[in-house]
Amino acid sequence: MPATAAPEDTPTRTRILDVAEELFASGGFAKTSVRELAGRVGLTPASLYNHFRSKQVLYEAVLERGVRPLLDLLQSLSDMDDDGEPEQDVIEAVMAHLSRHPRVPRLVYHEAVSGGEHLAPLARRWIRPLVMQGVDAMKRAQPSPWDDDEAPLVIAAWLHLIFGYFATAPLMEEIVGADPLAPASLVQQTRFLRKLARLMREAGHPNS
Amino acid sequence: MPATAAPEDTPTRTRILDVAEELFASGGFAKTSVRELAGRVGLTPASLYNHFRSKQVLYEAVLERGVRPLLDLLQSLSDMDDDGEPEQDVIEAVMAHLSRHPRVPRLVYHEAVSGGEHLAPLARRWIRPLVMQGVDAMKRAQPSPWDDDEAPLVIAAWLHLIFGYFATAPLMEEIVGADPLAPASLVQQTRFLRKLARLMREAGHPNS
Amino acid sequence: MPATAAPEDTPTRTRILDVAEELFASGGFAKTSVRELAGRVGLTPASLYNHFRSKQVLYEAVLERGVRPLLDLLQSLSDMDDDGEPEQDVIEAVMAHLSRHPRVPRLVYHEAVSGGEHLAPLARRWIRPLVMQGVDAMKRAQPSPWDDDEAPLVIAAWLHLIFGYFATAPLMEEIVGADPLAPASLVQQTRFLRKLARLMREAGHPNS
Amino acid sequence: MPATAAPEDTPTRTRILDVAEELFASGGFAKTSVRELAGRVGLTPASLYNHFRSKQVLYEAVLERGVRPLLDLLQSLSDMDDDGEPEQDVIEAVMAHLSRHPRVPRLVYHEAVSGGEHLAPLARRWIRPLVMQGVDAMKRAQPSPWDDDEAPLVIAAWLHLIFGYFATAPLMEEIVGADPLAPASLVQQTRFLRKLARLMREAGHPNS
DNA sequence: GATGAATGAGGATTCATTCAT
DNA sequence: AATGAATGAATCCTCATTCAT
Repeated sequence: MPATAAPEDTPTRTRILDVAEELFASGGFAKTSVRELAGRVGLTPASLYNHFRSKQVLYEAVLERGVRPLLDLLQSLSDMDDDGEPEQDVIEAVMAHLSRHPRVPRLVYHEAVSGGEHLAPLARRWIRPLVMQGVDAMKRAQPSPWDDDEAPLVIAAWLHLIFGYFATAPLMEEIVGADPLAPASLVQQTRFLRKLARLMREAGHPNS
Repeated sequence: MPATAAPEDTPTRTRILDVAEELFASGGFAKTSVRELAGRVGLTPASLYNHFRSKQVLYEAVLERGVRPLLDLLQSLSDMDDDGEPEQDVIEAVMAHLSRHPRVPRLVYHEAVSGGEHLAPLARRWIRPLVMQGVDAMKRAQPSPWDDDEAPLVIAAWLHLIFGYFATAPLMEEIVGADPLAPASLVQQTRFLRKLARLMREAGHPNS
Repeated sequence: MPATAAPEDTPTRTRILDVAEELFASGGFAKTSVRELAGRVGLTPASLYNHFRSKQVLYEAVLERGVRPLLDLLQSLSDMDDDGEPEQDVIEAVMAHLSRHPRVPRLVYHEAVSGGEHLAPLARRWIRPLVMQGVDAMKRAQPSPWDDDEAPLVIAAWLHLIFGYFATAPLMEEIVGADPLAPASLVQQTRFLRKLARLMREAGHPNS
Repeated sequence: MPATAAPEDTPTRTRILDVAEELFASGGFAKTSVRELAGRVGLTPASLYNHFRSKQVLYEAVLERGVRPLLDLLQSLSDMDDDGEPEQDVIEAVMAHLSRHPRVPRLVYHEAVSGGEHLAPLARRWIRPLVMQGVDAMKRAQPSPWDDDEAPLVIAAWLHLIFGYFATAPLMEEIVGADPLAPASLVQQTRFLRKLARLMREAGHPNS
């Protein structure tokens, strides 16, 4: 007797989620039309509604599917040792994960910039714990050039550095001419961030 | 010499631009409706078209009006001395400017994340020169812990740090509970960035 | 002789008819959706089509099932004596029957008011004979304050009085505050109608 | 300076209301489609929305425009004398009015039978006062064959007789073959109702 | 400079229905 | 007998835009 597997893995449903992730990441919620979405999946709009009750629900499913694994990843990392330079491992792992799911930061940034209706849950359920956890880790790390009340700023800065890199990839490609999501670029950026992390840890205590 | 006053300074036109900036910054191009925009200005949609030929043209005007002064500011800064720690002055000046125009980064990020139709001109005419200029300045700065081919990454990182701070203000407010655009927060963030800048300049040459 | 049981008595079919009667009586044909109907029965819309070929056919079945017994009742009453005050018995019997099937007049009125596609058969096959029969009975009744050419008006009036009472029950409940379909209300209305019937029979011959 | 005349009298608005009244009377709210409605007016659906914010609002406007004058009429009648046989005048006046607006009762009955969302306001604001007023008048009328607690039933009966006549006109036409709204039919029905009214007033006190 | 009215195109969603399983 | 998935047509309504006044 098969387990009552959640109805969430049928191939059509997955294809819809894939296409929706792409479109929502590109244009955000408002710019994405159900017609085009369904068309790209190879369905009628009406058929799409057999799988998701509304555009909103589909959007939430895309967000959930994209953000959840990242959260799990960070959770598992934090369960490991804090010794040495844990931020190096976090950078490495997060960059590797996002390299495989480069649309997630764009999804998040659409909401983050808009202040849309999904921002609040997104922030509270997913991003806040992530930030809190980072702040805690930072406060445990000694020695550090940062005061305790600077910890949130440092964490936010890392968020901007990492998510911003992926989210603004379209802009950066236009400027630099190279695809920021190409393997070479990603390797370079990862190396850069690790260097920056070491630098931020080992520096003396400068005053502003 | 005649005043270069294009017909661009009538009060109504300015009010339209103000409201449009607010709405476009909040929701991006697609989510912003001409109806609501006109309504908030106190006009009929029809009347709005007496001032701007189309929603597109209005959007471009908003973008131009928002980004141009920032570019001018950076230009003027780069015309000044490069001696000492010029990045401290740049940070100070840019943060001060954006504090007074906090919607500009959001406008830019909507485009940056979407990869919309306005991205290319935005990137080429406004942001690329800005980045190039920063890269040049960096390469002139000696000593520095950064190799020349890391210079673009450093500049991009600063862009993420500064623009990201303003652009994701809605998200950060939701997470931290404090308004990132409040004067106190801005002072703190400026101090943090200056500290980070000094740290990035003075550090030794770590290897990854 | 074999039971005339068409395949029309399966429990599921009956449940569908019950729910459909309720919904069609409430909202008429147009407002009733197959989805909701099926949902209330505990079926998928697709499953419903295993029992009825279409929404139309289901509607007709509901109408037939509702109106036929009423017609049979009146037929059986007319087969009985015409002596005395037969209208008293008719009122009593019809009110009793409709008290048990209060949705039938609403079904009929939806069609009667709309002038929909089902009106013609409904009128010709079911209601016309009913009226004709009433007119005949009236003309046989002597003495009466009504001229022969007024007979159709009298019959129509009774139709309005009886069917209207049930059909407009939702309205009347809203106005009077009491449920017209509650036993007490029904008893009172029946008494009233019988009184009115006697009055209409025994009165002198007033002129307009 | 012209009075700020309500925007309710523009010709297009009136034409929309006319067509809407016809369609809503025929098929009720659900069966009436905005497309067809607009088409019959000679407009695009989009244009229709320049005059009414929604189908609902249009429906309410139709209802209001139809029912209000009837209420005013009854009010003015009740302000006149109660002497003699006032019900004769009421019947005459109401029949005359409805003869010119025969769609109003159908509109009302669609709601009355459905128990739709508009029923409550319709009942409370318009029909209840009408019934109350009738009941009061009846109680003042002496002598009468009706007890005081039968008054509401009598009033309701008259409502069924008059409104039912107009509302079920499509059905009756199908049955009798003559148009109940034709002048001759209307005269005959009015005479019949007046006769019935006199009969109901002058009769002795029968017991059920 | 402002607006009421009009519109074609498109928005998301629901409709009744079919069909392979 | 039941259903998940598919669909063409239709639902109400909003979109940005135009134009005569």
